[in-house]
Amino acid sequence: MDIIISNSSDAPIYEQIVSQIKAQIMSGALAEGDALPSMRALAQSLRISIITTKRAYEELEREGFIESYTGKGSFVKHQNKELVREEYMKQAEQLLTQACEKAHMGGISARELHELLDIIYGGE
Amino acid sequence: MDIIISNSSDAPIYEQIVSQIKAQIMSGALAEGDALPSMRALAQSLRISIITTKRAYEELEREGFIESYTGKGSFVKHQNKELVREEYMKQAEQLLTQACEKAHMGGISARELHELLDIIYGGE
DNA sequence: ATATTGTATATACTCTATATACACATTATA
DNA sequence: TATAATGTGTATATAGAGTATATACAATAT
Repeated sequence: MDIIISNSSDAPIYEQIVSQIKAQIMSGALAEGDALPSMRALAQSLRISIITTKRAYEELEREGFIESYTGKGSFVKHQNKELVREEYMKQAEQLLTQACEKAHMGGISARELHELLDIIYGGE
Repeated sequence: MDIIISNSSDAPIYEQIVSQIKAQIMSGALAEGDALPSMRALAQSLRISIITTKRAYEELEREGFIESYTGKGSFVKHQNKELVREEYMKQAEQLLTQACEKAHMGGISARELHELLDIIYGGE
């Protein structure tokens, strides 16, 4: 279970956990039925409170990615990956929209944006 | 002075004011030496607290865009527009990077992103 | 029984936004 | 010219939402 908490990120800890677990489910690193680390174990390894890991798992449960059972643990549910892909698509679209707004305000052309995009998309 | 506060936006009110005034300075709608609306007048027209407009003006002052004088008002300072343009460029780049991350996670191709970008950039 | 799991309650800190009262500058007017 | 009235920015104290926490509780497995 590779999860990295960045203090420099503006995203709250519980959200960083949520998005990274989602990404691992999407990539197949976590499959249906797999057990997640216990809230305590994850909290300990990340050196954060159990309550924060619980909050992350609650969010994942609310969104239908996992299920938790008292005394047993938390497990990955069956995923409709096409739905998740569309969610990412929406998020990418929103970010692109914001980028375009800034570009307009700064007088940056569509061509410049396309060039930037190629550099960034390829360079990862 | 056209400023629009969106409740659906996740950005705080004072930041919405800051970015819109910045944009108006960049576009030339506000020129060096121009008087901004008084904190009270702006607060009244936006139906928000004076303290919030004050906070926005403080931020603009801190970033060197305006100057405020007790009893007189707030005024636009001289701007180095090239510097501001570069700031927008940086922000656009950051947003593009985030968009590319989401695209990768969702298996969205560079071609799809380029198409999206054209639609969004043109369609504003 | 004991250990491991998830859960619930009460608390603290930061950020956003506010009401209210204060201090300074300009303008109207006596 | 004095001075009251108005308009300007400023400072203090307060409230609410969001994030993160320590600690104690409840259910399950061994």
